[in-house]
Amino acid sequence: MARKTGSVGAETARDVRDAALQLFARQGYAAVSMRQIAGEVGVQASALYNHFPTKQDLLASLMSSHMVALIAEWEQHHREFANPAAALEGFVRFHIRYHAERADEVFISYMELRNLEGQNFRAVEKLRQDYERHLRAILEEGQAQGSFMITDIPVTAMAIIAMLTGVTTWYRSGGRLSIRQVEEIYVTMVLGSVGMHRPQMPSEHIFEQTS
Amino acid sequence: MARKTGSVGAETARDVRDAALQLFARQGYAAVSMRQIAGEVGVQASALYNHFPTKQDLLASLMSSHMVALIAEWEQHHREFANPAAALEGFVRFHIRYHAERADEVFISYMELRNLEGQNFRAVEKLRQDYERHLRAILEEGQAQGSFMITDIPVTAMAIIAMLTGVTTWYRSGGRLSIRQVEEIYVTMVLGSVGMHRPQMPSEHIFEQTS
DNA sequence: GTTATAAATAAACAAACGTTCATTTAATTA
DNA sequence: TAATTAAATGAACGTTTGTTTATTTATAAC
Repeated sequence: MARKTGSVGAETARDVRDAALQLFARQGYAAVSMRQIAGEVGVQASALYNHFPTKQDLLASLMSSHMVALIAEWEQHHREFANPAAALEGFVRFHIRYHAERADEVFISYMELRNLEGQNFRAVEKLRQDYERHLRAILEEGQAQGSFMITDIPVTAMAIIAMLTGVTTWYRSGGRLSIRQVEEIYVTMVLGSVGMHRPQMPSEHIFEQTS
Repeated sequence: MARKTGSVGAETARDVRDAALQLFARQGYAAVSMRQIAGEVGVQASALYNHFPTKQDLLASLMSSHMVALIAEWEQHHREFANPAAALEGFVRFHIRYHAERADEVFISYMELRNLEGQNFRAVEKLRQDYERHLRAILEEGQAQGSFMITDIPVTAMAIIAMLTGVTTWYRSGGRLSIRQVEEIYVTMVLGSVGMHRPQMPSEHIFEQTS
């Protein structure tokens, strides 16, 4: 056997990325073999090298294209907000929703940074900082306007992102809470953590919302 | 060559644990070989099997003894507090300080859960839930007394722990902030996130404290 | 319709993996 | 001091690893 009928390079490449994404997320980069990925795609391991030069490049490609997409998506949203509190609320909702929809990408970008070598590491690390900078900008503006009370902006930004990203470790769609309810909980907590108190809804109200 | 002069089993076992801890934390369980651990200890790979039956057991031992120690340490502290707000503040300070002192253990217990098999996984997972339950108890009491305003206690507990544990990813002793300053920032944020506002110190005050 | 290119296979590579085994030597016990 | 046990070595085990190479076949281009 050789080339399969109906095989298109771009499609196989996509299948490889999808399979690698799932496997890396579930087992970790180092624990997944090229043969395992190939098996998932329905192809021999050597065929992967028509699409990605090395396993390392495959990981780097997954991580950086996730970060690029995340940032691009936020940059589309982030001009809509009237004031820093609304912007922070928007950021929280965006982050939670986006991350819940792409749990695998997020998990990998969080866990596998240390498996990136040299140049690949620096590129992805820079993207992470770019994303964090967007949150810092909101915090700075709210602080300057007097609506937030923040002790240390860089630390606060990291703390908020850690808190929000943690959602991916336990949230499962179809579970006890809808994404909407989760957003609501975190918006209240995050605004409170920067010293802004919104009128708290009674919990029955929240729990009756549709997702 | 064979047995080395002056070699004591308990000491080698400790060295193996220490070396494995560092390596697992830096590179991840799956990416570390038994030969690498042995090399760090100054011994052949086969000698490791005098102390741990398998690589998997070595990981499980590291993780569960960390969790046991963490819980035991908290249980020593947790009766001292006059009210839920003080208890929550105490929890935040304890968690940050303990985790900053044992960044490697914490990192492993967070990242390598998925590499634990069957029984080992269940045992460590139970310990994690035990720890979380301690925080939930504080939140429940504060909620019952009316001093906290929490929408969902289980989610809030997970959010707080994610936020606090995130400190290990960036805190380095000797950096811009002392542990004391970090504690202060997080206490303010966490209390705010459960609807309690403490009088905010001006930041110069905080930053003059000695570590 | 022929030629060039793209996408796959199958086999092989050396290296590294976790683990076992027989053996040797140091420390401990009788 | 002799016998036993504990702690190490070094070689070997069968697998598995990421990757390369030569080859085959389908698709695309001229």
